Amino acid sequence: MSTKTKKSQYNFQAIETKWRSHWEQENTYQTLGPGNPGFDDNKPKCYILDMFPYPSGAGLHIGHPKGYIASDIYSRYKRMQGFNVLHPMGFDSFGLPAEQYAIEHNIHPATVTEQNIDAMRSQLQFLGLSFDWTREVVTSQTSYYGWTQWIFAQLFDSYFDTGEVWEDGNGRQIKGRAKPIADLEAQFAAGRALSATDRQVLGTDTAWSALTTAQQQAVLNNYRLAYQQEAVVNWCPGLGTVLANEEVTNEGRSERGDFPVYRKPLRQWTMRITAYAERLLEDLDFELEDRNGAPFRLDWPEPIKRMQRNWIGRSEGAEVSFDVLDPQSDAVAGQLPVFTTRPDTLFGATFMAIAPQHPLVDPAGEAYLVPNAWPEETPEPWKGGGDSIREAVAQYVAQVAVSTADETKEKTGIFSGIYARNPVNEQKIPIFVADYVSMDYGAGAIMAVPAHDERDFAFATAYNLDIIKVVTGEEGRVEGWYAGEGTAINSPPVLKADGSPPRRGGDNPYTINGLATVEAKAQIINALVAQGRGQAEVNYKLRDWTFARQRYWGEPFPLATHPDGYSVAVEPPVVLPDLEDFRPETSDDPTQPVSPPLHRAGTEWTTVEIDGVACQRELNVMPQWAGSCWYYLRFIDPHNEEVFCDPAKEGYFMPVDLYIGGAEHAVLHLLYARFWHKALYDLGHVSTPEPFKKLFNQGMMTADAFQDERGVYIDIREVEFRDGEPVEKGTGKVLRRSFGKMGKRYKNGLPPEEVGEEFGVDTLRLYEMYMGPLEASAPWSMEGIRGMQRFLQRVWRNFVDSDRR
RNA sequence: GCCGGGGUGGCGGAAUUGGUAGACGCGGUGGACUUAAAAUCCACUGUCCGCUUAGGACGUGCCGGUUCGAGUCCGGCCCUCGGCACCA
Repeated sequence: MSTKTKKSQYNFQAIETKWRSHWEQENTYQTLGPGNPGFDDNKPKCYILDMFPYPSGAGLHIGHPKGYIASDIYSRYKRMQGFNVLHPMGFDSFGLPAEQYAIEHNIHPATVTEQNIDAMRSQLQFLGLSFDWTREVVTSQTSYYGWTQWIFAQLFDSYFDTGEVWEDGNGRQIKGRAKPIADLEAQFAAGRALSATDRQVLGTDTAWSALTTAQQQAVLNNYRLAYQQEAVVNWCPGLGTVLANEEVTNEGRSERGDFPVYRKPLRQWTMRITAYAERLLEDLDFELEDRNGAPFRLDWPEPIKRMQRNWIGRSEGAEVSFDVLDPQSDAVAGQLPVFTTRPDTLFGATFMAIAPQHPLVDPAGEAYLVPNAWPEETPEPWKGGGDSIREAVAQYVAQVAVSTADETKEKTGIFSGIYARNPVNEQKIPIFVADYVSMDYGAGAIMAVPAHDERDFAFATAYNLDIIKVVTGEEGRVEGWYAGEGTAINSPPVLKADGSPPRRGGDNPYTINGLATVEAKAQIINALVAQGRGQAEVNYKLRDWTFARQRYWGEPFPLATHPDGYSVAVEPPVVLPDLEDFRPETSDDPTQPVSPPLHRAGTEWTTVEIDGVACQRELNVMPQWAGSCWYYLRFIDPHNEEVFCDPAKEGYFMPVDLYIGGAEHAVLHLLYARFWHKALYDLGHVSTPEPFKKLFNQGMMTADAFQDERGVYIDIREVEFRDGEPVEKGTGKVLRRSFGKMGKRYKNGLPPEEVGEEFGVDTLRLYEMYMGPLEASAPWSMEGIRGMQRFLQRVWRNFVDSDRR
């Protein structure tokens, strides 16, 4: 090749190498903020953030940078428009992915993480992305996670004052607020009465001052935003840890690793995210303001907002209290509260169903009411085949508990031998234990209205229970039940079945006949309130967030247990001890005891002296989401050793103007981060009620994948085409082609360097943007990229090279 | 089952408010340059009818509607991708 031809070639390698090193040496993309010398306060700011990656051993493939390229283009555009652009990058390095990789390759997670971060950083720099690398944060570094622990400590030291209605700095009224737990403690000391739950926890009703510290702490635990709770958790012995609901798949398996997950009661650190359910829901749509009073509304893709709304799952209805009758005497033995969204169908309630874990059928509990023998008139099918009723019920409960989380289509149940009385018509109705009722939603019990609910209908049909129609719909019934709105009838029945007048005549206070569903609901709730049998209630599907993991590679809790059994705060940072044996204790056996690896750290670490008392450190670690809940704040002030983020800088840069990342974080990261942010907002540590103003989900990169006859994926670089048939290069074996997401496990991704070196990074970047709309998924094509290369070559020849001649 | 996104050439995809459907790119065909190849450049490339030309018909998942005019608006369906799933 002659020198002349070479010169006229578009030499992307020379160009890209030159500018990469120039940008690096000059720190071209370093961003200044308040307090930095040379900072220009007159420039408007723009905070452009990417969801930071976790450093996996496989490194990045060409699908990953799609969002980074887009945010880079936007950042450069805003800089040219005169904005002070904050565009940082870091690594989410604690958590299961890094630890699983370390286990598989038998290297310490700290070593693996460091190696992987270095490799990924070079990959990102190779792509010419204009990140300010001086602001890099790594969530597994003590200088970072010390502040994660500090935020945890804020949550531990706070409670949610549900009743408080307050105005934020911009005059917006907000209901409920996180406040220092010391305030609550002071109220108790000043004579605030303990709640019923508090007294139940204590088992005593003495004055606050007369309680021991341990008793006081037991009460306060029930108010803290980070608290300990005995709850049924998702126990995954295959990973040796418990998981959040969000980390368990529909099939009842772990999102990571695909191990079976079992339900297990365990005392766990938990985040009171449910306290924020209403605000997390409202602020998806409200017009908000930043510190300067500039209005903003969350500009998020509607499907993501909808997913968050569904996840929070607000539903309005009523709590109704049914009398529970003593099986021997028929006297009122207690109350069975239920939650219903359709109080207007109370007259159609012909039986009740309670969760298998319900106290009424727990032999160890005080509320246990299952009689010694089946009531005389009990139909055979209700008995579930058992002889002794107590045995049969216990057996049923045990059997349901063993079955995994996945759904069985058939609804099953067993008669508890107990009856309840419907408050609106005084009717005696049977209480069933049923597997379609879950303990952790509503009251763990339902009133069943078979005529107007699909599940109740199926159950009533199977067990031959009464079906009474109390709503007429304009639409026809669907297979015997109708769940839509309509007009109330038979509420109460005008005439009894035999034509005689109804039992209670027309003076029934619950009468709603002829009313449309909406009015009927309101009317009957009023009546329930007047009779002291219930009230309007709102329920949420959202559960509190199980926050502890029995793993090694995570943030240790800044907590220890006092010899008297209560938790005390430990000053952060609590450094993760260097354990040689970091492996979790995994097993196939769901009954294996839970045992966090940090118990091997030795007493010099596990014991800590606080106020002269030797306390035991908390041995669990935080879940992988902890670090990503606030990294966007640390980017603003990454090297500050005094505070987690300087308020002046925070006020200048927040909120994040554009947040780009995948839709897979719609309900996990994005909900957790909003929750932490709101708690920090209440406590005065951040200036905006929401962290991310505009959210954009880039579509995923798809590609062909190839499997041999055993189903093993073959790396796409080992595949060639013969007569249009995909075959493995070495063996010539014919392969099966499938199409889907690009990923490590499908071996259908290419490292960006490989493509960049062959075609040029600018060509790669241009092609990724050219493939179609950013939000849509697009298939990678090795042919398509050539068009972009030709384009850049033409640009070079026509505009640059021609100048030289 | 419920909620949401999406169906346009051989392929990726364009078409701002209802106004020439298929921009741009890939692939394909033919040609130029070259000893040859690569690279590059030029032309053509929705389908069908028409020998060629001239021209014509059809065409945005399916059926119907509104309109002078529909990929775009309305009603009903089909397929596909994603989320949720006994939530009372």
